[in-house]
Amino acid sequence: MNDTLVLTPERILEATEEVLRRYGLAKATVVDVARALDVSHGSVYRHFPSKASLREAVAKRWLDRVNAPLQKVAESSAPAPARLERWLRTMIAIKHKKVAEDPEMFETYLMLAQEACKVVRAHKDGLVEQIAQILSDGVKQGAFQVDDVKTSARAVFDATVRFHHPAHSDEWRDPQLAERIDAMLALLLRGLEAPRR
Amino acid sequence: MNDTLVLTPERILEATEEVLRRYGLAKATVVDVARALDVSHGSVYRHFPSKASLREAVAKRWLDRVNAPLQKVAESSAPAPARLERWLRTMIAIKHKKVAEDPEMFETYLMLAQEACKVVRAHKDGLVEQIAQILSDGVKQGAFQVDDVKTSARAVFDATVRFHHPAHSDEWRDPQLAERIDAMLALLLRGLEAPRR
DNA sequence: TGACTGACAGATATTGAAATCTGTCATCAC
DNA sequence: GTGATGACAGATTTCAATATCTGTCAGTCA
Repeated sequence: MNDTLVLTPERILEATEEVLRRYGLAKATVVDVARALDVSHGSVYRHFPSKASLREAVAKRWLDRVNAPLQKVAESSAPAPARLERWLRTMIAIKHKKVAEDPEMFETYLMLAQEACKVVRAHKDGLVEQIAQILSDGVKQGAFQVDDVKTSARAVFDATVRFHHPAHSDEWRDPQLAERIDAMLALLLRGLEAPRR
Repeated sequence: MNDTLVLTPERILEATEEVLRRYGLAKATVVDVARALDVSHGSVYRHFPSKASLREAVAKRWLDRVNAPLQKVAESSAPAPARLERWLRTMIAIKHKKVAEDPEMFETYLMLAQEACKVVRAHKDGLVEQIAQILSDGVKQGAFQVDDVKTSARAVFDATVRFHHPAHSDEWRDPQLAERIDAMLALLLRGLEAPRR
C-alpha cells in the first residue's frame, strides 16, 4: 500500500500537521498519522523516537516559518529606527494574522509550543538576536544610543510581549489595539534614540 | 448552630478564601463554604446570587489588596521618575512575592481572575490611572515629556506586562530577571523623560 | 540487509452509571 | 417579617471498567 513513495521525516511532518488540523491536539495520535500515510505506526517510530519528538519537530517547523520573513526584515538595509519599527510590526502582524485566520490551529500550535519549550527558547533567542543586530546597526549609524545592545534588544522584545505572545491573544481584539501598538513603538524608539546634537 | 454570630458577606468571603486555600479552586464547593460556616448552603445564596458572583467577590478582594500599597506609592510626593520606578518595582515585587510564597494559592487566584475578567479589567484600568497620575505630575514638574498621558500610561503598563502578568510567572525564575527589569525600567524612563535643555 | 509490520505490555483516555453539587423555594423558627 | 433551612430538579463531577494509544521488538518481505 506504500506505492513507490518512500517514507521520509518530511512526509511524516506534513501528515502530522494535517492530522493536527483535522483532529486537534488532544485527539491527534501517532496511529492517526500512520493511518494518514497508510503505514503502520511502528514505521513512524523509525523516524521519530517518540510522540513528543514528533510534536517538537512540528513546532520547530512552525516557528521557522514565523522566523523567515523577520530575518529578511532584520537583514534589510533600511535605517535602523525604521527597520526596527518594521520588524516589530511584522512580528506582531504575523501572529495576529495567524490567530485571525485559523484560531483553532493557532491554539494547537500554542499548546505544542508549551510542550516544546526548549525549541521555543531557541526561537526567542534568535528573535532577540535579530533585534540586537538592528540595534547594533543603529548605534553604528548614530541613530541609537544604547549601553548594552544585547540587553536592550531583550528589553525591546520583553516590552512588546503583550502584542506578540500567544498568552495575550485574547486581548488582541481590543478596538484600541493599533493605538496601543503605536504608543508602545513610539515610546521604545524614543528610549533608544541618540540625543540630538 | 449559628452561635450568636450573624452571617455577613464578609464572613462568607473569609470562609471562601479558607476553603479555596484548603481544597483548591477545582474542589471548592458552595457546600464546603457553608459547612465551614456551619450553615446550610441555601444561606450562602441569600448573600451571593451564584457561585460565580461569590468567586468574583473573592477575586475583587484579592485585587484590592494588590492595589492598596500601589495607591500609596502613586500618591507619594517623590519626584515623578523615581516615583514611577518605585511604583513599577512595587507592582512587580508584589506579584513575585505572592507566587514565591504560595504558588498554589497564586494559581488559584489566577484562574479566579480569568473567570472574573470584568473585575480584572476594572483593576487594570485603576492601575493605568495611577501610572497616568504619576506621568501627569512628571509633566508638570518638567521631568517627563509626553504627548498623551493616558496613552503613555497604558504603554508603560503594557511594556512591563512580562514582569507582572501571571501568564508569565513561569518565566520569573529566570536568573537574569533582575537585569531584565532594570533594562526595561531604564528604557522606559529614557523614553518618557524630557530632553535636557 | 534494512525498511516495514503487527502483536504485545503498560500507560492513557473514554464512557456511562452513581454520587455530588448548584440554585430554587415552600416552610420553619424567632 | 426576617433570616435560615432542607428537600428537590437538573447540571456537573467522580469512579471504575473498558477501549485505545504509546513505544518495543521479534519476525517478515523484497
